[in-house]
Amino acid sequence: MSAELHITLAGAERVVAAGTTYGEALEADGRTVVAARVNGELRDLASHAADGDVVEPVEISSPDGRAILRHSTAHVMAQAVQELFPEAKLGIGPPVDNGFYYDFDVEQAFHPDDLKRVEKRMREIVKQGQQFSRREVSDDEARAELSAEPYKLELIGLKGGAASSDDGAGVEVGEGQLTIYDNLDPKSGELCWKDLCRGPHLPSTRAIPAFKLMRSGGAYWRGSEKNPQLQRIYGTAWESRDKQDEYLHLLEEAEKRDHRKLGAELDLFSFPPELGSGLPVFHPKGGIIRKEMEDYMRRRQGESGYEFVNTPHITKSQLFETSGHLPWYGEDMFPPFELDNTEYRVKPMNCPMHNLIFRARGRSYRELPLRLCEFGSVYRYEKSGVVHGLTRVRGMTQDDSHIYCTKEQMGGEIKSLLAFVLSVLRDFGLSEFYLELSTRDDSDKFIGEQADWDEATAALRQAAEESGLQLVDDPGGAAFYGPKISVQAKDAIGRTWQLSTIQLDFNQPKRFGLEYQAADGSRQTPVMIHRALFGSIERFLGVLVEHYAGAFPPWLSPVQVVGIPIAEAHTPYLHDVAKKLRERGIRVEVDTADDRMQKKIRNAQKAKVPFMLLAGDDDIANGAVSFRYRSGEQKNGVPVEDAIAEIVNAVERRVQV
RNA sequence: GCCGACGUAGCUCAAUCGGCAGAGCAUCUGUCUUGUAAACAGAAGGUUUGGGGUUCGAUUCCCCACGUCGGCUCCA
Repeated sequence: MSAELHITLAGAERVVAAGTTYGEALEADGRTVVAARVNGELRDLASHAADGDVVEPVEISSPDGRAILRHSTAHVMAQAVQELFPEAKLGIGPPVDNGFYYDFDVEQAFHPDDLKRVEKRMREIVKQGQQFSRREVSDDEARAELSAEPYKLELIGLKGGAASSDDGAGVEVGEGQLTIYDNLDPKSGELCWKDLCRGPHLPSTRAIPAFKLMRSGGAYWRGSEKNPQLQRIYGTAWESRDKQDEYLHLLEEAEKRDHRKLGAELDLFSFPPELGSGLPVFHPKGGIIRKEMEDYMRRRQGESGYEFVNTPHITKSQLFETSGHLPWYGEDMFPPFELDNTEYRVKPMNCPMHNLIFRARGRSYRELPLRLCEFGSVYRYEKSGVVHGLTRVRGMTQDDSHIYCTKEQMGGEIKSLLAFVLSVLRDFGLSEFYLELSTRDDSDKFIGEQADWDEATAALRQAAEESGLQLVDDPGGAAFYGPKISVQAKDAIGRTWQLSTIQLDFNQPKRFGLEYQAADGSRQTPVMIHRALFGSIERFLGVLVEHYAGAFPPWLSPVQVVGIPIAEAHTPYLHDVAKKLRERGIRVEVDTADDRMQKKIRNAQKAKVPFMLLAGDDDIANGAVSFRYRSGEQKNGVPVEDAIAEIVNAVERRVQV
């Protein structure tokens, strides 16, 4: 070994003595710079540099730095858990978005109080400043050292083979050399704990600036329900207390926007237990929002060449045999029932019925593209553990459309469909999108000709690329019968929701024997495109509630205007103003309750009504009203006609106020 | 479906060790009404989610069902 090493540091050539660590070379403090990126690979600061290394610092606040921080915090948690619950066997503990988790096999699931104890012990470990020390081991050494950890032994057996980043196992064992990280007491050097791990890690537990345990729950070993269930603890960790508080604040903000909570508070919908899980009812105020959404959609679809159809809620089961859904999704459908010696089903989707409409008579190429649409009620037997507010229900209304076109029309049709859905979503106040292209992989769940898939995937990709939006690939994410584009929208606090999907289907046209007569007299099979705009109206309504935190733009607000008299004597005047507003199609109420004016303002404010119109002696004398907006701002003495114009204008332009 | 926590008035939440089930808001009734987030008083409201068990006695302990919440798996 030569006494000098030539390395590249931050783009500049440097000569350092042999035995220099990356930490020394980078002059890292171990707090802000917590690791090194060496020739593209992340390494511990304590690792020794080699000749020719290209070394860059990894800051704790960078994405890689945060991942290292979180992974190290996961180790601290696992150590604390094993100290408090010595029988706990280790699963895996990778960093994830905004935090980390670690899975444990324990007799008894963790109780929320247990988490407090674990967190307390973790703080002690962090304070103690244990050092993370890397050590290479052979497979056999690792097996010997970890003989009490059956799951780790399983991972060693999987090393480099089946271990994939999908189930997080890659964090523990990499491709080549196995490594164990020892946690050492900084004073005595005594071994406190150790774990099989690829690393890298922070230099010391003291470099963990902020963390918090969040929740626990069951999780299948290596992500398969066929495997035993372990207990997972989730935590979060950040480069500073401020960043952590910011994150926790975001979670609080999300909680305030929870559509289940706001739906009850604003009297929009409920889930009566008498009906059963996942079956919502819409109250009058929620009904108005739905109606506005549906009216708007009917208009837009009418303008865009869609034709409205209606189909029943139940059908002979045979229809879903024909469509091919039964073998794939039969378990997710409500069970069959028998009528007149025939088995019937409640429909989980509308497309087979639309196919029957297409097939009801001979079709000409001149009719294509044929765009059928319907607000179709469908019922799916969602498993009990997944039902969730309006976003995962058992009964819902799809704003569903099926487009039948020729192969030649497919590209143009997809492109215009994408433009259509984006334009609609923008009208609902969503403005940030990205697209996801879900394609087949080599799994055997996909059916159909590879050539069809290729052609359709290319058409989808082209339309997606032409939209100019960011496109994320999702290999293997397609439905069994065809690829799809889904539109992901960001809401007001940056969360993304999967909304519209545009999906190609080569399966059903064949299974239903759909055909049209081409110009040359030949019979051809049409291409079928599924298009759901909102996913479901229920779900989209839920998304809108969260996006707007219940404060809908005026056009969607259940009550657009509340008239508030300063005193009882001013009520008739406001009734008169309300009548004029009603004539312009505005949803207006006058609060004639026995409350004080201040209380009425409070009530309207809590109901998130966009416009409050107050009237007292001064206003009446001037033929005016006074606005109070949701912001608390006011505008006094506005002539009634101007006030009406302002409100009508805001509704018509679909703006937020 | 699986793992766990939880379920008290319409809502938010109390009720000591197993010993008379309570408050605020909302509701109803009455009194009172003048300028931008809560007038005052009274009344009513409960098979403590449902069923079973233990006990002299169950909101409280045990079992089952239903529902909600969190997590996993799934999501045409």
